[in-house]
Amino acid sequence: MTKPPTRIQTRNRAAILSAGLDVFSQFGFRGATLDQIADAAGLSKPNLLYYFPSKESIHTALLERLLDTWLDPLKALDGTGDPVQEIIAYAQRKLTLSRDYPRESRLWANEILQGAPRIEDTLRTDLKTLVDEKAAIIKAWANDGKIADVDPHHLIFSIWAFTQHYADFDVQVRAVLGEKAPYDGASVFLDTLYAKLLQP
Amino acid sequence: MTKPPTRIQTRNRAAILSAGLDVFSQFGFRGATLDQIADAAGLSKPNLLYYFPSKESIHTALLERLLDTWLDPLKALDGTGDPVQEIIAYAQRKLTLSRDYPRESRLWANEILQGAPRIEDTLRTDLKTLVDEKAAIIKAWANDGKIADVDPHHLIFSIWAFTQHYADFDVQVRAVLGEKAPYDGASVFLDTLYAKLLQP
DNA sequence: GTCTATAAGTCGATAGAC
DNA sequence: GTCTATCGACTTATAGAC
Repeated sequence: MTKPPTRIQTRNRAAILSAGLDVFSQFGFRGATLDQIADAAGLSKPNLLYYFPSKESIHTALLERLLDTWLDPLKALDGTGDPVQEIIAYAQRKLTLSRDYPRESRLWANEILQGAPRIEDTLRTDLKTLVDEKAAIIKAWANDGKIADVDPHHLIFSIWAFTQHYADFDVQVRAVLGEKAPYDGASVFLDTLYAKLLQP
Repeated sequence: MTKPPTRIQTRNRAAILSAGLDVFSQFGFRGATLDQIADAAGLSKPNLLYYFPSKESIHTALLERLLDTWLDPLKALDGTGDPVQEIIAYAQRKLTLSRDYPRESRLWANEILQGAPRIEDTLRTDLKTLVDEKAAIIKAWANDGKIADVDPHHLIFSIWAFTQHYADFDVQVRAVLGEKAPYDGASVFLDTLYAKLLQP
């Protein structure tokens, strides 16, 4: 029988994961240190290693938790809905995710940039399957003349690229925009971009 | 008087910069080690430090060299040319850059992801100035009715995001596409995307 | 707190090019 | 023979883990 976690365990595990997200998303796996994470979590390093047996295990826990969050917006793309609206709504969901979970976006970006050593298999299986499935839906819409005929894979890449840019390149976006807030303008632009692109 | 570099110096400095690009672009500044770089350059660590006084100095040299390469395509955007063609040509130049210099793109991405500690000032000055200047040109085109009226800053962001995605997220792109080559499809998609968006 | 590995950077000595 | 280039061994600090 596994014992239910105590309140202290629940709190500390959550603190470690949040601290790990802070540090891993900024420095990548190799650049992050347990000292930084322990510090950010308000725990001693030995205490941190009482909850997670290794640096790797914290990172893995974060990536696993992230995967669902990250794929959910695409899973929700509905083949029976209005084509243009469905795609734009997906892109807007993704932009909201970037705004509300920028650390998660950067964790993902770091992992991919470094060659995705820990999730390459998942990319080739789960992610590819999901994307191919949704790409088929988009292709069918194009064939029915409901949207313009564009390559569905590159359409999806463009949505990922554009929306995640605002989280991953946040510093650069803000440096260029100055005082102007990024996300309102991005949302309007995104609407226009895909409405015009997809118009049959 | 500074002496001209010997052939050995030229060769070794080039080897170190190339090796540094390999390692920094994959692991980020903190994740990279001098041993890795020395190994990749075919030199001993002391010998490497004979040419560059520190890890930091290699990284700085790479970023400085990169900056021009990175901004040149935007500088070439010509206010007297045909508006739609100019913008699409800029995007295509940027895509070519991603294809031919993926390590440079990832070095940049790593630096920004980590909060751009070494280039934040450059972003706020040189980059912002350049972008604002080109954004003004694009805005003027829109006011003259030569292109559709879209936010020029977000237009530029979208070009950066989409084109750099193929270098920075290379592993993910290839995992999803399988055997299909990325860049041909990306180039076609990009043409369609901006032609439709900018059509007045 | 301790242990062990690995990191960045130094030093002194020497091999090799011109 | 002198200056350039190289390297093994070392120091100090910091890393992950117990």
